[in-house]
Amino acid sequence: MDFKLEIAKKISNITDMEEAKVLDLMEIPPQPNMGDYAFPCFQLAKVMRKAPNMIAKELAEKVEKDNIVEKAEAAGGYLNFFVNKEEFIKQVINQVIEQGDKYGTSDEGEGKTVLVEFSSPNIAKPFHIGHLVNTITGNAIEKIFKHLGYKTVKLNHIGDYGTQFGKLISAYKRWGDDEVIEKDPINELLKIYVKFHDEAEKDPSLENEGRMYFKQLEDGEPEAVALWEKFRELSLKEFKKLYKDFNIEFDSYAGESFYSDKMPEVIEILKDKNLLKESNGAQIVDLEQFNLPPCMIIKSDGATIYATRDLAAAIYRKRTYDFFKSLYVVGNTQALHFKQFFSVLKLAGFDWADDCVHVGTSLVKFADRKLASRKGDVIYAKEVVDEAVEKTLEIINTKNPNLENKEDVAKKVGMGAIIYTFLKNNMDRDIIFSWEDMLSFEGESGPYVQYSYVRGKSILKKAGNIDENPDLSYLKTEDEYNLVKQLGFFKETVKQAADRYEPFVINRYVTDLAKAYNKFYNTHPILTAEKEVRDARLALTKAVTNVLDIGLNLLGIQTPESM
RNA sequence: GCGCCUGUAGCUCAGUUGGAUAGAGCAACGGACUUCUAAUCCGUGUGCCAGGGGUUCGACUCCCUUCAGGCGCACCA
Repeated sequence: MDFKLEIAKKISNITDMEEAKVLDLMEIPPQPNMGDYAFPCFQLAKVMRKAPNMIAKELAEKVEKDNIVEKAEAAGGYLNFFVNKEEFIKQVINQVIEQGDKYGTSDEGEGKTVLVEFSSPNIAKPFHIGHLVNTITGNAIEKIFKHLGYKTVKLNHIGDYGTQFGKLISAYKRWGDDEVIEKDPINELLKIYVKFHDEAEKDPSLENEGRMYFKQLEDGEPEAVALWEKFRELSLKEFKKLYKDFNIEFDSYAGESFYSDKMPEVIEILKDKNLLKESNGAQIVDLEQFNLPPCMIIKSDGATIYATRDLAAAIYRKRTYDFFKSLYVVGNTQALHFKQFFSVLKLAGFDWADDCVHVGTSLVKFADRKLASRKGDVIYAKEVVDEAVEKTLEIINTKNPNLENKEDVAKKVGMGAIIYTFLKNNMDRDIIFSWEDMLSFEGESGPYVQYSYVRGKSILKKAGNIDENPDLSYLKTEDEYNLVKQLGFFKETVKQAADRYEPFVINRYVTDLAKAYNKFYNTHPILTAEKEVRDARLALTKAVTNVLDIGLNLLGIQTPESM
């Protein structure tokens, strides 16, 4: 039973306002002593032609009292509701425990598919911190939608196409050393690629050679294709190591090259609709009616460009998956490109263009460029992971040296710290990278929430068998009630995170829940309390650890059993 | 020049989509471990919500404008 909904019904019954509208207006009072739910009467004032505080008073009298609403009280223009706490506590905890890891799920996504494109690194280029932020964000968004019942598909749109690969083939044929490449593929490939650029400055004919190999690649020359496949495989192997660390698996690695043969159709469609226009030798789609710069489709040299590939990919995906929504988790800096490309889809008559959403992720910046990296001037994902895990191991060795599976725990906690930091704030804001923030394991942090979970788990373990049907009326303190209230918010939190495409909403929620539990934990004994109280508190603890576990997992943060 | 984003406590950021006295963490200081894991908890302060107009019962929130910072503006992705 949903208390908020029940109260909305009651209000709707005694006013002319629809239930949905009431629900929308309802809020939580700023102070707990003011009540559990509040209904502002200001909007009714216009219709009823009465002062809001008068209306609140009248409604307070009329509201039906029962085992849900204990008291309704007017406070200025607000009508405040006090629910039957005992009943509320019972409902919430039982629901959490019964539903287990399904708690907070919904059927809103039933039968609907949501595509999530994220990560999308480039072949033979290092995976840097920007990719990491993007990967972590996309992963969380996918999990959130999945929890709401959507079928989700994780797409890794690998950057594996373009003249750069012709250059790489050329570089490889000149300076490639398989033995060295096997050891550290991405860095070595990057090295020879950079060398190619340096040499090309001295000898411009190299550029032609690069273009030639790309042409061979496009024409399907076996040798060029074989090399390209080799680079792709080596790179993917590296990327997958990192994905494994973060427990991420993609459903598709179809990259740019996959769509290379699907572009002629796009061009046909645009031609048919009379959308292509010649401009300075290039073919563009004019977007003036959207107040946007034109979108380039074919370059003046006849080659296609990324917008063309994105169009081909979108059409292919609609056909293949018949998506309800197609999310592009890509950096904020590319906002314009997505506006343009979605607009072209719309002009081409694809009404599902509105179901395509660019979820713009934060730009990572450095307060002091020199301190950006411990080694160089960019930060690689691996570097961040290694630092975080190492720092965690140090802490474990001082705080809990006898811990089992130290390495495993250090990994979960270190990664947790990274994920938490990247999903801490809304994505319109840039992330100012600092090692201090990243490696701070106190206060609002991943380890803080994991620690709260571990403490709860530890108690449950010590308790052994717990009463399946405890008398929850023994949960009488304010700390306990606040904790239960927090548990009750979970469902709308997940919904909100999905509606806003913002994982940080979940992040704040688990933090608040952990805070409430820590407060409770520090002031009230559990195992040593008298039997009835102990049983009730164990049930509460079980519910809290369950929701912390779900919430953290939605973010991609794993939960150790001890730390 | 145009477009988008940001501006809230010393720092990093929330602020339930227009509601009640604007909140957290960090940093500083003080307190709580022979007691369920102190990676914890409790206590002590701070605000021209960038500035100026407007909209209305009511604005950190919406509109206009100024200032400051960031990102982006076709042959890279």
